[in-house]
Amino acid sequence: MVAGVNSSVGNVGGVKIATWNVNSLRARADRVEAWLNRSDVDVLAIQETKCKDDNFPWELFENSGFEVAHFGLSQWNGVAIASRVGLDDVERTFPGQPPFGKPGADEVQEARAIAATCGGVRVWSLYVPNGRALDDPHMPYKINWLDTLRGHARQWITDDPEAQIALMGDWNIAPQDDDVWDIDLFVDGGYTHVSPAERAAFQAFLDAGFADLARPFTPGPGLYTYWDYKQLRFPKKEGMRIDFVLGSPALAARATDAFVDREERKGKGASDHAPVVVELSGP
DNA sequence: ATGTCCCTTGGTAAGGGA
Repeated sequence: MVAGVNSSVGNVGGVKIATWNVNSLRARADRVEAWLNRSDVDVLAIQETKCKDDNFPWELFENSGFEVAHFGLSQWNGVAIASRVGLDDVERTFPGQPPFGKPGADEVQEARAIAATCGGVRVWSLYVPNGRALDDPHMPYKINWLDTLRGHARQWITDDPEAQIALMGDWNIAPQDDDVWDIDLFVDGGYTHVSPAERAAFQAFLDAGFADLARPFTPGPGLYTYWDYKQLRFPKKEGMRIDFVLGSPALAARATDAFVDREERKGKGASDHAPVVVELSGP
């Protein structure tokens, strides 16, 4: 599906890209529209739309001058890409994307990955499986899902070292100890997001040649992208850095600035995630 | 400072997911 394009706006010579887990696009519609209209982003990768196409708020994007592509199969998950610099070659799921399955039940494909070419950048909006618990069947699903994606990602830049690729979304992994507010609590408590297997799955993307485009401009400690609704995590500054923009080598060379829009986590009706914005110079 | 919040359903409270 495609909405209107506003070619009179844009970041001259460069592109501003962002990722944001909105935790229901319908519940967040007013905030998302307001943010699109004030953030000056050219491309927004959205996770957790929590809807199907038939109740997706297409008008929101049209009103804001964005084209949008959506992949939603149920009330869970759901990913989208909005762009005002073109939206071509839309792809839903990556090749061989593992479905979730457990013994005795049918396998289920989930709406966790969508891609489009926007302003010359191959953009992926990714909602990595949560994992739920270290001993839950969703944990090997999470690792396998990431391993499969990473295999493709490495091949893409092997085949074309100049490829402009952004893998962005909610990775549901805190790669470094400073990416959570209390690493001892997480490790001693056997929490997900910080286990060696999860961190290895994330590190494999870096080893393959992708780079975290935001971290150099958003140093920790205490720099987070997500704060649980429960237990006053946001006002207590107890968050997690789990949303990332990973860039291919050619894209990483263009990153000039980045920030986490922490203001968007404030106030009534906020998502539990904040947008992560990366500015790219012209190619 | 939201001491959760969002989704759905033969619903109007309860279960599931994060």
